[in-house]
Amino acid sequence: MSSKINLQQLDTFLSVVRCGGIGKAAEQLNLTQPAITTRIRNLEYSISATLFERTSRGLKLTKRGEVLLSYAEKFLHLAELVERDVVDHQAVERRLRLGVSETIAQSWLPAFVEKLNQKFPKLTVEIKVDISVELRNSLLDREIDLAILLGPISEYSVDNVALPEFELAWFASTSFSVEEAKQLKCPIASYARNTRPYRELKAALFEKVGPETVIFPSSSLSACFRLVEAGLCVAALPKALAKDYFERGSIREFDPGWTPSPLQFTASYLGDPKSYLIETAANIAHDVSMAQMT
Amino acid sequence: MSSKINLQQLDTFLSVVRCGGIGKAAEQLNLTQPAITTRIRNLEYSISATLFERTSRGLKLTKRGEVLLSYAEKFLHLAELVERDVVDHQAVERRLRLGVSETIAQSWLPAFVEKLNQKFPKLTVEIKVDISVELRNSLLDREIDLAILLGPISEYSVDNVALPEFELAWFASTSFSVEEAKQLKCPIASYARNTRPYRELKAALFEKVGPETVIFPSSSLSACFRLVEAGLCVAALPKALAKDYFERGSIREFDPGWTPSPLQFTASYLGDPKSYLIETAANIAHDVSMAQMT
DNA sequence: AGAGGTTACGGGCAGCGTAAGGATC
DNA sequence: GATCCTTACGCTGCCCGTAACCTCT
Repeated sequence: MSSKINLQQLDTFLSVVRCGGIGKAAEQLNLTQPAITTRIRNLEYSISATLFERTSRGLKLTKRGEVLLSYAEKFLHLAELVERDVVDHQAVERRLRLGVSETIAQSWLPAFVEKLNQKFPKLTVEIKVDISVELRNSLLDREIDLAILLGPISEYSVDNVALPEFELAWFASTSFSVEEAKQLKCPIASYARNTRPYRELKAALFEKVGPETVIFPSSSLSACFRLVEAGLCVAALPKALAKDYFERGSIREFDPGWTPSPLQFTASYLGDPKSYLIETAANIAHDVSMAQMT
Repeated sequence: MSSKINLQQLDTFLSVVRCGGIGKAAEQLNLTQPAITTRIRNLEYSISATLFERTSRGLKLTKRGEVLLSYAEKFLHLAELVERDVVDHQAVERRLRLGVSETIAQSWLPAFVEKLNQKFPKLTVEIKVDISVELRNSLLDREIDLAILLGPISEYSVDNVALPEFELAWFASTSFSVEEAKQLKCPIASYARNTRPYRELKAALFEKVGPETVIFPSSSLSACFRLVEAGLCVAALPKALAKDYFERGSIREFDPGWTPSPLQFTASYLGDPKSYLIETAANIAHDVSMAQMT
């Protein structure tokens, strides 16, 4: 009796094909190279045929390998459906490594996590707040499962769910007159360096105000608001985050004649391997943000 | 991370459902009851839900179990397709336990085994020759994989492939005159007791010749022909088997006005679990017999 | 008591990681 | 030598079988 194939072997096989090598697959699966070699060899043994031609630089699928590939995809798709329809998400403990931009952390992240915990009560959510470019790298390195950032990420491997835009507006301390503020002559607080809003703001200020404009980039948006409140800076920041400060009466909105374009966020995740949890989380992010932003 | 499901668990699950109990499934899979219990419990653990309600007499599927059942069937169907399209049958060693009636053993069995070995070079064929009723029991007890017998077997679990009929004819020693033979007054050699041809012959002789007819049932058809050759008996036997004896000139055909109806053989096998090998073997039996019987 | 399933526990083996070994550029 | 993959080998943990146990009729 020939030993039967199993899902782990097929999953491994798919990883090797998609990663284009055993070493890469081992990395992706958090295993060693020999472990992957063994799995593939066992799979080949159990079908009594080779799946790869071992060339000098890496592997190449055989015809049989191509055929098995299509079946392996069907198997894992089916496994994903079982995950969706049969597994009890109320009971199973899992982990979601979530990366979010500061803006999100300051607005609808709590509502998102609450909804997530409602749908997956045993889910552990690990949150990392960072600038979009770092989140992007973390996602591609598989250090996080889902990134909510200034997107989309235009890699073929990434799926992006568009989220509602954040409109920006100019804010200044109420100690300034509107006319004073409009000059944009005091320092401008802004998003951190290496972020899209920062670069766009810097370019626009250079063009519309002049090269001598001073920008204070900050990795913390609440710090920006504090700087504005204190009358040290003015800033173009998301309207959605200004509510508390308005209520305190410490800042006001003003219009110097232009504002940076709205912030387009996406919930982005790797398409392979397909995960119902991550996909659902991205959709929940969409639903929650839509509800919160109206 | 919840441990993943695997194909073995799903296969076991299917067996339990189809056998209607853990004990029966254990028997079918040649394992012990606790092993099956463990597999099912692990499967339940990995989906974090129960699949069966444990009642006093046996198990009953839960709603989740019903859903998983349909997926499990899809999984194993897919596995069967892989078996068909990916596994190298030229290389894999397998075993086919074949049960055949004497008539088949004497006619196209060699051609069948040759063709089988041509298509599956590494296949071990175990041959058991017995009367149809015993082959039927062996098949249902899973002691053989494929039975070629007087069919069909009308159990819901059995698939039957119809094979060409064996026409019967009356034979007598050339030492008898045709007129002598037609009386059917000497003993009649026939198939073994408990076979369909025996019962039919006995009933027909009772009606057409009388209750005093003597029948010599034999489990060996070649023994029947020898008895006929020796002038001790006449017999209604398959035309297809008479060729050698004709050529020797030791027997002749005669027609007492009626002959038993032709022998209808089938290649029969259990539908569960689906097996490409067995299914293909049955079809090869069909092809070979069609070719040989023309 | 017997027919069903479950729990307890020891042993064998599959499969992992570490480390060393090719092969090819 | 660098980059891949494979081989060798010890070890851990999974899963099976034996045996005892439970629970209903």
